[in-house]
Amino acid sequence: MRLSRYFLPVLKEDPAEAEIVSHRLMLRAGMIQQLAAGIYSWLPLGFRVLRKVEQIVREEMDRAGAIEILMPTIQPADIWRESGRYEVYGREMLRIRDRHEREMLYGPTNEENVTDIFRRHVRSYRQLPLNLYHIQWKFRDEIRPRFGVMRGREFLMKDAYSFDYDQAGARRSYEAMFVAYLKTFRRMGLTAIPMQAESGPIGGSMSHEFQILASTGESEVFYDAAFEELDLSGAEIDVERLTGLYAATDDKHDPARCPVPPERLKRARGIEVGHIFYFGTKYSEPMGATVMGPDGREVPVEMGSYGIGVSRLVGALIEAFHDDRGIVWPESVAPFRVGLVSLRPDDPACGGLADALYERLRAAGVETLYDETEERAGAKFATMDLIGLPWQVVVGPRGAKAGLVELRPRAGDERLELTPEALLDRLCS
RNA sequence: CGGGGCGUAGCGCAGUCCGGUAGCGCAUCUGCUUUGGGAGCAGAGGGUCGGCGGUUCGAAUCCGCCCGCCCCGACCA
Repeated sequence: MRLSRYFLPVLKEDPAEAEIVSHRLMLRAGMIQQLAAGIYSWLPLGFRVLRKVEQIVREEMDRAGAIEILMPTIQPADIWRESGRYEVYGREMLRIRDRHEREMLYGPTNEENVTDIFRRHVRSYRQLPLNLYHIQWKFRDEIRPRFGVMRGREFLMKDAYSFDYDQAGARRSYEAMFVAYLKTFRRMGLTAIPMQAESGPIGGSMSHEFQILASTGESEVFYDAAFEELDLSGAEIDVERLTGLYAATDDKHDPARCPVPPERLKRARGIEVGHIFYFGTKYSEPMGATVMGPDGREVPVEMGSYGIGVSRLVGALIEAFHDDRGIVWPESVAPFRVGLVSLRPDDPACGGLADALYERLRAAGVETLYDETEERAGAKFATMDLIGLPWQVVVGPRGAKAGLVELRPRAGDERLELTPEALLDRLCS
């Protein structure tokens, strides 16, 4: 992508309304634009990251055996009356009426919706286990939205729903999601700590929330150092052991009763990015989602639900990966992999070499943002640092004459002088 | 919802107390010079001062009502 043809409205100064670093940087890097309290448009750069995060989540869900669907944002109040949540949910739910005065709502979550799908189509235990998920916008009319996309009212969430014949099966489904979550966050370069959690309004008996570590995180967390050394590569992962490892937020952590020896107890700050629940028949029973068992008896299906805040993750990633100059994207979620800077597009040697490099990178399928604008060097560097692409390639008039270009990883202060061929070897591999 | 604050040009702000018809920096446009860490000079454009009503000869400024946004707290992916 040529920067001169792109839409990247970066800000030189900090916006007045942004308090935390991810919000400031997302606004400054031209990733988002606020439309109303807690409601944002995603601009090109932000949208690319959102899509990358979404895709990683999708791939790990698919790998774990979940099946993607897409449910609507608007739901009828009826199904929420069936589950009993219409009255319970409170003012966080945005209630609306259509032209026929029918009561509708903008979905804050989709348990009722998916349970309705299930009950219409699944009759037998032989069709289980089943795990359906979607990645869809939600609306929760938060009392106080804040921190940009970290706590928006409208947000993109992946929510998966498992259906099993019995509790043992439900436990396996839960554990599969548990592991998938660890892998998902790991792929984004994040350390995720699963914690025993209250189940809140979703309800249920078993629940973990996943906090990723960032120094600017909202809550203080304590956890067993073993979480940092997890090997998630193998086929066999000891879930029993993982769910048994100690982790707690500060309000639940009691030093006197902590089972982890002090030398292995880690303390950090965390941001909640995922939450998983096992809630049994809480929805299947009132809504009549039943299956026939091998014994010929009809039983309500055992369910769980599994959420990941996709849009929140974008903010959380920046909280975890930034420095005083801007964002430092991990490669897996970076909006572009390479930022190619032509310092003097008007200089024949420099401009020509940069153009040629851009074509080669493009041909090799390397996602490249090519800055061939007439800005001055300092401004170009500042923008590249701000938007945080993992690899900066600088082509200047002096180097171009000598047949050399510069490679700068965004993380760290390393600078390498390379021939164009050596550079392409490194970036295209 | 309780507490605090803000709304003036695309962005960041001054001007409001003490009424006299709007200003600074950045950005934008034109020209010249510059060109490896957010350039310099010269010129130009851009604002119903959040909205409505009131007071006044005159309101960004005083009064009333309304709207929006931010921050702290209780709640959450």
